[in-house]
Amino acid sequence: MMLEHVPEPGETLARPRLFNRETVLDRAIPLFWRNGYAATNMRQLEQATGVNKSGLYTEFENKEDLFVEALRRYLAQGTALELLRVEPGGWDNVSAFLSRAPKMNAEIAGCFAMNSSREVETIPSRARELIGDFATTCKDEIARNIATERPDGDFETAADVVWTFFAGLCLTANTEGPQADTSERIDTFLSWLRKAV
Amino acid sequence: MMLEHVPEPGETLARPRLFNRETVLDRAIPLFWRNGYAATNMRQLEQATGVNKSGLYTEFENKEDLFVEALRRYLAQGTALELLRVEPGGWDNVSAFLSRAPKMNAEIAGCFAMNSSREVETIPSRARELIGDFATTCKDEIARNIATERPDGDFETAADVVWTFFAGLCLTANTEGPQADTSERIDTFLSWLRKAV
DNA sequence: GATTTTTTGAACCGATCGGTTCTTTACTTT
DNA sequence: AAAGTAAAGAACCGATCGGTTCAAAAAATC
Repeated sequence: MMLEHVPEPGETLARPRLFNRETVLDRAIPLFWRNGYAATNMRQLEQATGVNKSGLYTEFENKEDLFVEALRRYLAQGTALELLRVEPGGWDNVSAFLSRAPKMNAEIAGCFAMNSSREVETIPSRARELIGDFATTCKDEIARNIATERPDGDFETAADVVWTFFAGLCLTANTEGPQADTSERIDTFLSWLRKAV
Repeated sequence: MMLEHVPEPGETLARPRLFNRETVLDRAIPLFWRNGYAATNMRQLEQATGVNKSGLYTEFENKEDLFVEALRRYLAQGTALELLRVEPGGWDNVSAFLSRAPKMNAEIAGCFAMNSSREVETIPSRARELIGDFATTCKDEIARNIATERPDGDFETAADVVWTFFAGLCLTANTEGPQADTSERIDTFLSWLRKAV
């Protein structure tokens, strides 16, 4: 059962909440992103969000729900997909996707969803579905952008390769840190892509 | 303090161990590999290894030590590096590395070390070092193999790209399962590599 | 300002966590 | 067979896990 939390003025009958659902999620995201689902506990979530457990549990069913909602919000911002949907599509979109999608957050490199995909065995099934849908949509968009440039090439397979490379950028970001320079790697990969397909 | 566990015949003074350090590690590896460090508990380790906690704790300091030793043994088998060190080096080695390294285990695709790199914030620092050394050595070997084919190319950057692609194969393996067909992706990537660098 | 309603923070809960201790069992030596 | 030694299994440990309950506090309505 999910609370609606739209504090319409005049509708509140008593003490209003001090916190806001969206900012709670925005503060939970980096925590789950960095530590993963299993290694994040409620004490850390209380601390990071500034909201007491009783507050968190009135807004979210449980830790699983909080995780899924954080992931959902992260994906709903959809910066990665936005980059791929700029018109007209083409190499520039693929380039922007690889270069900027893993650098959207100033503090953490990579991608929350890709990181979470490592934890398939542990995360809630709802999260698995969100990640699966995200992957499918991204791959489709990548294929579309490649097809724009090379309608006769094997853009489906090329999209698979690009997606795999993106996954690699996200995974290696975990050990390389947020300020690592990946531009040379990405530019080289893109030059191969342009030349080959 | 690490037990040596070499049950030399005639040296044992009393009841010998029923288990063997190496097989314990071999059975712990798939567990940590699939679930990660944080999401694996001692009960699961007892069950998977067939060794009671008291046995595990005489052989290993703690859960961290067991994890590090499992990772160390996994890396010591060194199948990935073996593939890259076949003489004479060249494309075939890079191809074998990408195709076969993530498929060494029949049940689990990807790479235990790469999976663990997602958990940088949680795993023991000793494990972090092992993973870092593994990455460095692999990248060096990849570069060497590319340099064998293209001594004048930018084989360092090319090796970075290959390594990132490998990381992507390992990460996507988590959601795709062990029987997924990655050959088309890999062949395409390799054709780009050969053509470009 | 009294009443009502809801949030809040802390105390509390059983279960499980990693880890230890202790009794029982079994092997080797004499 | 008796004695000595070490492993095995289970009971046990405090701490922490995710999650709940409850009393105090605070805001809105009257």
